[in-house]
Amino acid sequence: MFSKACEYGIKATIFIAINSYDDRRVSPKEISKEIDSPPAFTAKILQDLVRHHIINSVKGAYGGFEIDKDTISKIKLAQIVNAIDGDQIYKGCGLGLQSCNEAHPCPVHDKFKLVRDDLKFMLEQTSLEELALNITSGASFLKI
Amino acid sequence: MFSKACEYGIKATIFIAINSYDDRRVSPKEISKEIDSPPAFTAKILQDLVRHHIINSVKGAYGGFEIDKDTISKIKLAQIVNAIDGDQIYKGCGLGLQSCNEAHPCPVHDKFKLVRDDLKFMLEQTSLEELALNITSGASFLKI
DNA sequence: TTTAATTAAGACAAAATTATCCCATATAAA
DNA sequence: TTTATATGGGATAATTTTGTCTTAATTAAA
Repeated sequence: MFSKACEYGIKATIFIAINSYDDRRVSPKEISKEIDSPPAFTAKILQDLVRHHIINSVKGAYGGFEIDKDTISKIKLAQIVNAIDGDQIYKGCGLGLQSCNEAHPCPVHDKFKLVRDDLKFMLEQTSLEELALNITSGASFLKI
Repeated sequence: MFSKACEYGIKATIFIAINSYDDRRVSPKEISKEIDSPPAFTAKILQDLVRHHIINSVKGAYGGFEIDKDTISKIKLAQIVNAIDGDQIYKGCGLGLQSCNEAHPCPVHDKFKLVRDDLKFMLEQTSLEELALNITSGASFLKI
C-alpha cells in the first residue's frame, strides 16, 4: 500500500510526537531502534519530513527531532503520506491511467472510487495526536 | 496501490476476456498495443497469469492467449491481484508490521481495517466478466 | 573559543522492479 | 515433413527504491 519510506515516516513521526509531549528531542538512532528501521535511511526520511514542515530539527548538542506540541493535533496522516509518497495512492486511478475520471473511467473506476474515497477520508481525518495517544495508552504498538 | 505489473496484468486479462467472448486469441503485441504497456514485459506477466491458471496460452500458429468463456464470470479481481502482487495489500498491516492484529495492533490498525476490508470485499466481489462487459458496452476504457 | 554532539547533504551500494532481447520449444497448416 | 507463427524461458539492462557511509555544517556547553 505505502512505500517502506512512508511506513517508516509514519512510525517515526508518531514516535517523535510522543516524545515531544514530554519535551524530549529524539535522534534518528533512537527512532530507528524504536520503530525497527535502518538508521541512515530513516535519517533521510526525517530530512524529508523537515523540508515538508511536518517535524522540526534542532542541530548540535542536545538537538534532535521534535514537533510543536500545538501542531500535533493539527497534523493529519494525509500530510505525512503526501510528503513521502505523494497523493496518487488516494487520488489517482487504480489502474494508473493518467486521465481516468467520471466521464472517461477505467474498468475499475466505480468499484475503486469507494475504496479510494474511504482511504482519502481516513487519511485526512486521522490526526497524529490520536495515533500518538493510542501508543501512550498502550492500545497500540510501533513494532513487532 | 498496485504494482505496474499488476496494473498491466489486470488490463491484459480484461482485454483477453473481451476477445475470448468472440473466440479470438490475442498476442502480447496486440495486448500491449491495446493497453499501452511494454510488450516484452507484458509477455512475462502473461506467463505468470498462465502459471496461475487465470488465462490459457496456445502455442504455435493461430495461437495466443485466451480464457475459457465459462470461467470469465468466475474469475475475481482478487485472483489476478493475488497472482501478481500477492495478498499483502488487502490482508497485510498498513504499516508493514508482521504480527499486527486485533490483540497487538499498529497505530493505524483500526482506521485501516475499514479501508482494507472494503478493498478486500471489492476485489473478491468484482468479476472479470463485469469489467469486460463495461468495456464492450463503452462504459469504460483501457487506455489514455 | 574549543569541544562534543548532532543534523544536513552528497556520493555510493544493494536490492527490487520494470523492461528488453534472444533463442528454444511447440504447433497448425501447407 | 517443412515452414511460418506463437509462447516459454533465460540472460541482461535500466530504473527506482531501499539502504550505507563519509564529511560538512551547526550549536550548546564547558
